[in-house]
Formats: sequence, structure tokens, C-alpha cells
Amino acid sequence: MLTSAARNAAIEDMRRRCKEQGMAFTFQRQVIYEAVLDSRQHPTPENIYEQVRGRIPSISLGTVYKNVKTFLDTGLLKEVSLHHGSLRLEANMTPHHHVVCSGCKAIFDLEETEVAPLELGKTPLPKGFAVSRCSVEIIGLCASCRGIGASKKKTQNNNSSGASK
Amino acid sequence: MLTSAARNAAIEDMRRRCKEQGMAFTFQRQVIYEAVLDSRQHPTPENIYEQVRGRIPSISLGTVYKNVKTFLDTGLLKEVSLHHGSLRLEANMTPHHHVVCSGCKAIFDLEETEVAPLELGKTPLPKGFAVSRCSVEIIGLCASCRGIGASKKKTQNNNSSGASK
DNA sequence: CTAACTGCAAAGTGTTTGCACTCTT
DNA sequence: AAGAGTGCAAACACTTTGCAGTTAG
Repeated sequence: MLTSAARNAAIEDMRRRCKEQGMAFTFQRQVIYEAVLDSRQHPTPENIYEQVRGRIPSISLGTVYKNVKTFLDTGLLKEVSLHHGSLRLEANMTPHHHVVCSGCKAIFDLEETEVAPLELGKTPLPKGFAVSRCSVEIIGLCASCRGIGASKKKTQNNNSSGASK
Repeated sequence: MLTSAARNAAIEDMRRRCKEQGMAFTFQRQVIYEAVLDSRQHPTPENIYEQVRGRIPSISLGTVYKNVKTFLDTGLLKEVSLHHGSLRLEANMTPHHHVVCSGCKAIFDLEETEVAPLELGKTPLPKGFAVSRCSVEIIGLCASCRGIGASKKKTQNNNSSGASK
């Protein structure tokens, strides 16, 4: 939960960033941003749309998408998973961890034993939550994405299933 | 990488499972499964399709999807991320971890301090990989998904952005 | 006043489904 | 032979794009 002060600070910060980047501070943008801020569950664009419609009935889903994208580029919002958009599969059924490149979305495996085991002893889980497994994601940039310039390059995973066969 | 023996064992295991569940062991299935097995990068259905076409030019993308789904249900394959399908957003830009329910896809946040810090000292990362952050995902079933029967219920995240506002 | 933003609708991807034909068992 | 699986195409869901009208600065 966000304190009222922290919430206001976040909104103020957003207004400032809009100014800085020469983007208009519209009511729609404020309400969309607040919707994510206030959301306990990490919302989908559709969720945001539904919530925002409560305050701006005329808003369109397209506007939500456009602004969400703008916010992601600006660093005002973050996406929870780097792997939405398309299903990624694996045949390795033994528990293991992943190293993922935020540039090209490549995923490298790590044996479970290669990462020090997690200590969940003092971790406050939601009431009634039954843990089945823990997975660690080490996020960063792979060698080649660093090479081509560590920018937001969309080198996009050319993953032709690698050196398979 | 998979040793030839392990690969054969996996394929044999797959054949056995097909028998067990009364599903036909078709050439398409074998080749699709092998494509994932051989893939270093975690492939998308499209990646699999491309690779399989090398051996079965007449295969259709629909067949790949159908069989991938079957394999997921059977436990022969696993999906890397629980959050493909739709973008999930957050405004919390400070590093933190997630508790995710594999039933309803709900995501709960954990402060970074609530999980014991990771030790990456002896972790062998891919050459040249620059870590930017680590995120822990604690996967399991939330109280309500356990309640309704801990099966593969598709209660689907009704996430109306929670008690916001 | 001008550039940027909004709403709407049409176009794109990624994925699922229905159906006739074919193949495993 | 019978049921399951395949290929094809149409249908869907999620996201992006183009455009004319509107608004912030």
C-alpha cells in the first residue's frame, strides 16, 4: 500500500517528468498513472482501462495502450515480466533458474545448484499461500547486446532455436 | 546441452507417456518434442514451427500449437513465464520480488529486504553477461485457489485493480 | 497557434477452434 | 474400423497504427 504522501510524491514526480520530456500532462495520463499506482494487483492494460473508465467514461483502450507504452519508455512504469507477448517453452523439467537478457530476451538456464539456495524463513508470504517452487531470474544484458550498444535496441531474439540439432 | 543418452531417455519417456495417456505417438509429436529438447534458447511456438518444418515441411502451425498445449497439460513441457498473454504493469520502481499464484496468476509484491539477499559469487554466468538486477519469483497457490480445489482451475485473475480508490 | 494527445476504427500479431481427411492403434 | 491427430482456414484476443478532431503549453 502507498501512503497518501508517497502517492502524491509519485504523481508530482510524474508531472515533473512529463514537463522534462516535453510531453503534455493530460488528465488521461494522470488518471492512467494513478490507476496503476493504486492497483494492488499488477494490472493489465484492460484492467487499467476498466478502472479509468470510472473517472473518464469516454477514454479509449487505444489511449491506455499508447500511454502505457509512453510510460514504459519514460521509466514511469515497468513491466512485470519480460516474456509476455509470446509463449516460451522448455523441456527441462528439473527445477532451475534463468538468466535473461533484457535486450534480446534470450534466456539461459542455470542449474538449481549453481545459485545459492534461497532462505524463505523470514519472508512474509500472503496468508494461506502454498509455495511450490522458487525461481530466480538474473536480469541484465548479454555480451552481444552490450556490444551493439546497451540501448533499448530491439535486436529481438532471433532464436531459431539456437545450435539445435 | 543434453547428452545423447539423456536425449534418448527423454524421447523414450515421451513415448511412454503418450501410451499411458492413450495419446497417439505420431511423428509430428516426436519431432516437435525433439525441437524443444534440442533448443538451447527457450523457443516460441513459431520457433518450433520453423525448426520442425525442416523435417516435416507439411506441418502446420496449428498442429504445433495443439501439441504444445497437449504437452503442457501432460507435463512434458513447461512454460518459462506464467505471464505471457498479457502485459502486466507496475509503478513500483524500487527493486522487489514477486509471489505469484499459478492458479489465478495473481502477483503479490515482496520488499527486497523481505527475502534474504542472493549470493551470486559462485554462479557461472554466460560470458560477458552484465547483471542489472535479480528477481525472485515464489510460485505456488494462493489461499483462494487452494480453496476452490488445487486443480488447474482457470479462475483467471479477476483483478479489477483491487480495492483501489 | 502548434505540437502533442485523444478517440475511433481498421490493421496486425499471436493463439484457438471447427471441420474434413488421414493415420495410429 | 474407431478414435485421435493433422492441415487448413476462419475466428479470437491482445496490441499497434492512422487519422481527424481536440487540447495543453
